[in-house]
Amino acid sequence: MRTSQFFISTLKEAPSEAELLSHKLMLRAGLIRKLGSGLYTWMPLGLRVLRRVESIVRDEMNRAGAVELMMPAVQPADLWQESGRWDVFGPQMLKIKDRHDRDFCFGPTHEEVITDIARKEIRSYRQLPLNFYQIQTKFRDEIRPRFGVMRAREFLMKDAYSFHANYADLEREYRNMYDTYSRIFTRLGLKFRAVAADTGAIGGTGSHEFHVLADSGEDAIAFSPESDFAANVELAEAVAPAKARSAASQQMQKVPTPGKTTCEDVTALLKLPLSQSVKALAIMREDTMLMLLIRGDHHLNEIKASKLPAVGAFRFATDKEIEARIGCRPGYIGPVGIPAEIMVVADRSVAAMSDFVCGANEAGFHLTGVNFGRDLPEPGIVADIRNAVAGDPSPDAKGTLEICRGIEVGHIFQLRSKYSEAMKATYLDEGGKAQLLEMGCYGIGVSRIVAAAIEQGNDAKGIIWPAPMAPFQVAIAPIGYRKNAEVKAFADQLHEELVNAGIDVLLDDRDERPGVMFADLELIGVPHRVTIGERGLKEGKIEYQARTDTAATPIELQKIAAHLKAACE
RNA sequence: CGGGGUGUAACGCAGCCUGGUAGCGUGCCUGCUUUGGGAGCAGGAUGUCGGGAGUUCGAAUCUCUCCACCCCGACCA
Repeated sequence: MRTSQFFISTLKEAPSEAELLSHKLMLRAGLIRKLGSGLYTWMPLGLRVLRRVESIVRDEMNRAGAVELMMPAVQPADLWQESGRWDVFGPQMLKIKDRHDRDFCFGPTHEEVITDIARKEIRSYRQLPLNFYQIQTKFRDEIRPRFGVMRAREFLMKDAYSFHANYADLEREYRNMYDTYSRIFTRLGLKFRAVAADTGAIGGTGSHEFHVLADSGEDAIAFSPESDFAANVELAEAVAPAKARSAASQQMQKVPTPGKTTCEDVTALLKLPLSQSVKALAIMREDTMLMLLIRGDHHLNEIKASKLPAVGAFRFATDKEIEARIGCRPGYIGPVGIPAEIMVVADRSVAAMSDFVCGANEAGFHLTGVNFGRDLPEPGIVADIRNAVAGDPSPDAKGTLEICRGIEVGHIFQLRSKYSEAMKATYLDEGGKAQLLEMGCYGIGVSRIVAAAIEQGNDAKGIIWPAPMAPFQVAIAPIGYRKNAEVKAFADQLHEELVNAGIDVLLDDRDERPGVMFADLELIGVPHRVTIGERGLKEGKIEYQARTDTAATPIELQKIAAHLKAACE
């Protein structure tokens, strides 16, 4: 490929809309252009990268025994009503109407469509197992699209759905997909980790997420370096403290803390460790107020809390509700002396505290030396309602947890019969009896992988692609292409030879100054570059420089093609 | 949705407070020179100042309104 026939559109400055490094680089390198919030055009250069990711995903899926098909992006509402998700999925689903005023949606996912295929096409256990997949555009009307294609509304996804006669077979395929995903991300050259996960809106039982590790990731992962335990912080169990509660050693005292409404401020004022304080969070379950207690240095995990039968779906109480029911404004509330009808839910770590600090339910005052059983009743419920933090014991009892950040690029689920039951998808077993299909589903964010790879590979000059993802493998930078016949001849010849060898090569025939070419080729991240100049040709040498090299290496003319072919192996 | 912010040329921005008819850098086009790390000189093109309404002799600037985009949103009890 020649730049004159291709389309390179780089920017010296990133548009101000971009915050995240990968987003800036994708815009600067001309990989993508924004059309609207969460909507992006994949420019020719970006599309080459996207296609490379896609082809590796496809290759490994095929190798794993899955079969490709393609389902419509637009789906009729009645399928979603049948599964019960038309209303559940909520505003994230883009709902549209056709000319007959019939309801449709732009598919955010395809469980309904594939289950409809399965119930119509699968009759006998002899047809099982099956794993269908597609690589297709999805639309999810995200609350807040951000970071370019990292969290776009329209994005490219590989989604696979497997069907089985029994759970054991589903487990086998789940493992197969787990291994396949590991192979895919390894082949893509990404640093990743598989973690136990919450099943979220898709539903089902077992679930793992695959995260590309990057500090900018939106997800926090808790893992134990001493074992293979890894879980999304949303899910990771925060185990109860090993030490039982100590006996009370202080009297409860009311202390003035004017203007100090946070645990940080209060403990700083009292010169106590933050972990000695308890924050009280007033929440509402419909019309009932509950109080959640979390240690001052911990964070509430809303998912865990809402999973408790006694809590359920909740919202935070408003300031007015708090004043009306507790008689004190937020900032100074606590569990001591509150009305008995307010149920107290304490985190396990709070339940193990003694002599703690909390709000006094009087503006400007907190209590110290507070103890359960003496100064207030034992909490109504003790449960795990906080996020795990670094230093917690690992739930598998092996080692201590550490926290890292990740970008979720894959997610696999055991759906079991959630959809086959709702949509009556059955097969006939050996005995001729109708049985529900066991299902699994497996997603990969193809477009997100591109952004995630850039988060992992970049420097001050631009993008550093893992070799399998690079838009071009080799770039030829001729100096004085249109002025010097020898330079042109050699560049053309090398270009042709590499093309014939099946190498994706970009010949920069723009006749730009060297600095411009180098800057562009480095920004877009071509892994291997050769520079052809009059100076080198006279000495019979060509300069080779890998994207990650700090200096060029002279290579003899006759050996350059072989050198490049070897480098691209 | 709530809170905050920004919309001026392709990109980055100034001008707005204090109203007088739009500018800088980069990029783009032409010519000449230049050619090993984002060239130099000369010339040139490009704006419904986000949209609408209002105030005014006069609005990028003041007022109202709508829109788009960006950031933050348990961490507060």
